[in-house]
Amino acid sequence: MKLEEGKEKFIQSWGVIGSNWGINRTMAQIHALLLIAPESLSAESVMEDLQISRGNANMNLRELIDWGLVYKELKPGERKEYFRAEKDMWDVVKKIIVRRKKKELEPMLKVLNELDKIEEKTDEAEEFKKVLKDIKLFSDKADSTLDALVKSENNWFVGTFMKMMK
Amino acid sequence: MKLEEGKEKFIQSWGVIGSNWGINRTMAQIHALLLIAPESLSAESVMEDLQISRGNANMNLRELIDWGLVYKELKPGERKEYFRAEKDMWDVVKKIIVRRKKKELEPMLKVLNELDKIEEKTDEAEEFKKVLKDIKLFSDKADSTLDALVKSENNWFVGTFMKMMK
DNA sequence: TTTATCTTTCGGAAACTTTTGAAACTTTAA
DNA sequence: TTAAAGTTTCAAAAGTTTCCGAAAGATAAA
Repeated sequence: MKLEEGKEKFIQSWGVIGSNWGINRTMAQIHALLLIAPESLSAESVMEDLQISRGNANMNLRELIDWGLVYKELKPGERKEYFRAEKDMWDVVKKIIVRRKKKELEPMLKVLNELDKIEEKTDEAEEFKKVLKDIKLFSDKADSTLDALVKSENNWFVGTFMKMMK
Repeated sequence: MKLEEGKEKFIQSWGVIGSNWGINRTMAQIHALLLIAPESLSAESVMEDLQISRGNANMNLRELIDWGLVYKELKPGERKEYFRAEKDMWDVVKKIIVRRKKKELEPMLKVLNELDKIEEKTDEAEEFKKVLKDIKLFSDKADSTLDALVKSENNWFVGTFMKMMK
């Protein structure tokens, strides 16, 4: 496979994978494009490379910056803004985990905590509370595990694996 | 808070949370409804309780069965089919992990493996390959971690946590 | 200032997803 | 058989998300 072909494929696939992740396709494609770009790119180049509109490019670049996956960069003597992707994969992974946790786990914990306020003591109520408690058990554990993961060092997660592949 | 109110809220919230998880709202609501139902329910009751159409109920019940989160049940002497949710939360969590892994992780591994076939040896190609290798590192680790999790016992995951809350 | 260059916003179009409701199909038992 | 009871399918409607492109808003040099 040729390099250009590979890059093309990577960008397209990243878009598809992203949408399986609940991330919009364009955002994932821009991220892929910047990840493998040797230099930082202008909004203009992103638009051209991916054949998307100015508005779309702008919105998704901002979103990527908001996630902390992309940085704005200014070149001396130029008005134009350039964009560069964070290349430290451990950092990228952590930032994605933080986002997904916020979106997927935290609302759940919030609801479960509110539902703890049921006073009734009937069998049916106890049954219901048991379901809630079980769910809470796993959510809390997932929550703290992810927190630990995000705080930990790269090596703790990847472990010996890293050495094998480096 | 009253029991009925709590149940109502749980079902509604589960729907919202589900859609943050990329699971369709009705499917999540049916799951919630069955999780807290004292008895198994007919398609009819599900339709009435959630105010949804026959087609919608049927499709999403089938999907839940496909995920392994809900079982069909026949009552002796009755034609109607009844539906019951899997209540073992560890089992539920495992089944969801298996699904999400299939959808979110495996397509990624597939693409990365295909992209390994780039022969070029230029600096740019090496740069690209490094990005791929880094991503692969984390994906493989996540993949094997999730596999281990799914194979493991409840207690391994929840650990001492369990005892504290029981 | 004014002009040129670049960025952001926003209404509506297009694409995609979910839901409905009616019709077709299947099963059971009289 | 046939009719009653139940289940599944599917095309169209409703709802949601994403994207475009034009216009408005910034900012910096002339």
